[in-house]
Amino acid sequence: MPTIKLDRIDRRILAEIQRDSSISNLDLAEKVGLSPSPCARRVRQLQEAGIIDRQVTLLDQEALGLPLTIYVQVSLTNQATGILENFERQIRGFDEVMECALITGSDADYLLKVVMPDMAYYEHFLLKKLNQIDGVASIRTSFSLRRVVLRTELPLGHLQ
Amino acid sequence: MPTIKLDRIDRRILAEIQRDSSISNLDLAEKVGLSPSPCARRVRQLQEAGIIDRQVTLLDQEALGLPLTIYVQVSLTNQATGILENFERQIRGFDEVMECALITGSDADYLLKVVMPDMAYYEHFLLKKLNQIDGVASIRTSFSLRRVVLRTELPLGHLQ
DNA sequence: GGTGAAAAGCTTCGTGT
DNA sequence: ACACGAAGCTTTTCACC
Repeated sequence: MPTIKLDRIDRRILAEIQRDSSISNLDLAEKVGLSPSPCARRVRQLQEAGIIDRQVTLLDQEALGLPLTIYVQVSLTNQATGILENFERQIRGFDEVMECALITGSDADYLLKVVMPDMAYYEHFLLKKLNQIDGVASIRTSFSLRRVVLRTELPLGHLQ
Repeated sequence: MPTIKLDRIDRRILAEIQRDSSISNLDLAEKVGLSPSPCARRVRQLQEAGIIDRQVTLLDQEALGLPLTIYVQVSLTNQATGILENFERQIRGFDEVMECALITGSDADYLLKVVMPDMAYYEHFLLKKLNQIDGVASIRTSFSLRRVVLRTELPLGHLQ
């Protein structure tokens, strides 16, 4: 993955397409003060450099009938490689798990973020899915009462 | 926000554009087995119903020089409205905070996900930013050792 | 990096089933 | 509610300055 130098214009391009990927190259060029050709060239280079990953559509969690978000801290009985690998494979197969990270600095091994339609599903998820995985020792759940921030835009200030 | 009924085709449309929003209406129509006109109409209706939120570009965290992800549990001295409101306003102003939720079921009040370039920034963030907020009583940090799952696609299985 | 032209592709109608 | 087809527009992509 080649590291390319990002100047002020690159950062403005990234800021804009992070916020709205439906913008046309024509409009993007105008916004960043460039003509369309070099603007398109920069975007292509940012893709080739691996800085631009992909374009997605974000749906509305509540409108889709998924009002509940929980954060789950999972501890395993031990950190044997097989236990970890199996746990992670199972987790990857649960599409309600939006995020999962192996963490340190806590007594838990993994932190998960999970979305769900209702409390009945919550019980099902914990008992029939999470707890069925081999090596799961303890589960601690925190319910999200209110989402204060949820961003997909990475900060760019550190590049200046 | 009107609730509309989602049939099989709507779900296939949502699944596809969640994965890749750069697809044209022509290709999308073919994928879901529709001609372009009704496909475009459905997408428009999904937008008007508030189910489709927006289109964004996802950047690569590591390529951008932000290899560190931490999860922070913050406890406040009390839950007075002013303390909460001020905390949330400050947090919203930190663009390295990717996620923040008011939570229950834990001894902490808030859970944050924060990305950063290095350990020096970590110290800066904790001491000069988080700890400066009025009413912050304690901070517990967990470092992400490995990202196992990170999705923006919401599950659709519960709609069937 | 800017400009302009050409070509390709897409979306949006109207019409018919 | 969907399919088809044509019209009109936007966008991308060159070659050249």
